Amino acid sequence: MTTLPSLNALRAFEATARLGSVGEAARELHVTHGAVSRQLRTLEHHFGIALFVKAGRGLVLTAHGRSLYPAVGDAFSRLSEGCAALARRLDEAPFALACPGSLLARWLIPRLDRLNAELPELRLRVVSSENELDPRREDIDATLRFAAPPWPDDMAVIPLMPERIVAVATPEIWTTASKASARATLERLTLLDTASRPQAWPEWAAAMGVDDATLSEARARGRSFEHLYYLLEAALAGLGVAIAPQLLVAGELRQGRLLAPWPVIETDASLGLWLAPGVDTRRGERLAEWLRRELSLTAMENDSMMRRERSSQSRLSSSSRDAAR
Amino acid sequence: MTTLPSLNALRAFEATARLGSVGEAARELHVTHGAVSRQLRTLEHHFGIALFVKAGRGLVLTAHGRSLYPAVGDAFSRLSEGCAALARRLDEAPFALACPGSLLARWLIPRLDRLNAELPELRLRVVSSENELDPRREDIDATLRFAAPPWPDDMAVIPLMPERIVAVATPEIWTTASKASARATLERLTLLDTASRPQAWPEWAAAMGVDDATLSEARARGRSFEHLYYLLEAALAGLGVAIAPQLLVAGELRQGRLLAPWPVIETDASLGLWLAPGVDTRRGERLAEWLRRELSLTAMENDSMMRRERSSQSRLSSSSRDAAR
DNA sequence: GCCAATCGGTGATTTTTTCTCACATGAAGA
DNA sequence: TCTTCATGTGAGAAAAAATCACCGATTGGC
Repeated sequence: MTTLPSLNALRAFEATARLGSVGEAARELHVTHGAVSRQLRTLEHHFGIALFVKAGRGLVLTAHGRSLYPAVGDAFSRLSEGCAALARRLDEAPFALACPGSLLARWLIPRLDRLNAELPELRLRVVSSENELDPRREDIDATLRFAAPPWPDDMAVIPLMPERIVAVATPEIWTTASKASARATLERLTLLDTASRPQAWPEWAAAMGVDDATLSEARARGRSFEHLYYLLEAALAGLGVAIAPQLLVAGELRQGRLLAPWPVIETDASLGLWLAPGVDTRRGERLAEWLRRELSLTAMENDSMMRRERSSQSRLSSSSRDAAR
Repeated sequence: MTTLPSLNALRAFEATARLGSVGEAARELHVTHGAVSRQLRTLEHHFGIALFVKAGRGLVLTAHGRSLYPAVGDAFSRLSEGCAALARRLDEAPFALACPGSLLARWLIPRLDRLNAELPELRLRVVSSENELDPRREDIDATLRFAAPPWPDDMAVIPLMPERIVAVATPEIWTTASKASARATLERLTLLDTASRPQAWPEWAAAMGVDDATLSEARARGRSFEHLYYLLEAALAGLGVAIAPQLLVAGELRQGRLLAPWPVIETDASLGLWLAPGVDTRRGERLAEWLRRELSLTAMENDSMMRRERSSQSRLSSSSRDAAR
């Protein structure tokens, strides 16, 4: 089998033959006419013959050039057609995003219309999942999940924001509880969490400077729930203090059904977008970019809300102190 | 229209997909496996997806890779088929060589069988021509001709050897002529040449140190002939001294029908192979190489023959001097 | 008929791409 | 387990391609 000439030279030949001009071909290929001219020279040298001859200002194909063109033109049109078809398929395929149910319901669903409006070409399809769902599943392009590093290196993980957790309970609990210190609070209250994040309270305690013994004792009196949904119901029912991602309790805090007297704690986990291996990176990155923007908007809202919350709460507690006095 | 990925990356993809292995593809493309691996990476990055996934020791196409392969494989097979077909046509086409009649008859024809045997793939077809024939004619691939620079630059001229001219005449003329000096000879003899090379005698005279006046006077007494054939007939008939390319009178000198007492003169012309524009350069070069080799063989034969000639001639002249004494 | 504009070719140089080498990693088979 | 086989990758070398600036040729407008 005879060795193929330089593919770029063939492309220059194809474009020049099709457009009838070196300059036009150069424009199409986004190079200077000199570059195309050189490529043609290379190709002519490869075959040892002339493919074009000068004709006035322009060029015309020689007999040999004419005999070469059909195959080359055809080959390149197939090539570009095949590549374009793949690109189209990639673009038109729906993008399947798996998302934990609680995050879906409390944060993503309210923003889905906007997301679809702003990234229509993504054709987003959202699938509810729990954290245990395998992010490598064939039919899932990406998974939104909270997790601490290290992340598996066969998946591209795009970190979106650090996980922020917050301790929440009904206003009634806080008024009956001493708020002198976190440690004192722990000693009196019932701690609630979700089974999927047993590290939440320990991380909170570590950040707040509460010793392990106090924590263990408090948790022994507490309860774990299967899902965030049950956890929140328990907290709303006044059963104790729940630890949960800020993002997922922001609604209750805003409505005043729950209060958060202590600062939000950053854990070493991150909310990340986990792209399945072999998935279109760019679409994932577009989605990640949107999510990050939206999350930072949410964070700003939450921050200002928490500030209001805390100031009104301090007014409340000072007035209750006044009343007690 | 979406921009085409790197063509070399597509070729690497095609070869890897077809052969099922990066290593095999690298071998086929005459590069290292690292190079192929990088090209694949480039292509995957272009589309933003994985085209292959690791499977045990090797690779297998992903669904997207499988969907891309047919078009790309097809395009490359068309490309290589088209190029191979052109190469085949170039190789199988007969090569038309135009050659002046005298050179053809006296030098090339005796060597044609050998030439065809040694370069069978050339499929040589020899056409008789005179120097006036247009070497740019469509049906002529190359022309063999004597000419002095400058050569036209739209044709590739491959010089084969400098033109060597020699003054020849019958032995009888030389014995009756004074050989004391070239000048003295010119004053007594009739100078013969061909109409196509009026510069031959002046160049000879210049090389031999003969003054223009003597030359002009001698040529006024001489004659020009249309073709070398007539010129030689005239010389053989003892009409005078002919000036001709050494190559074309070698036969007569060898047979002793003509003698050349003076050295062979190199002119500034060359015997060259003139390739028509747009003609397969490599075939022309193969032919030129063969011609050069053959010409240098001929030149060696002629040299040794001329040496024998001159030594026998000097013996003759010394014996004639003896006789005259 | 001349001038300006257009078009392609080319030498020298820079920029970009590609390749290689050497080593790393992971799977398979003895 | 150890060896072999196959691919991935970082750094640097090598090769290819592109650019820039200029040239000569051609042509069409004035």
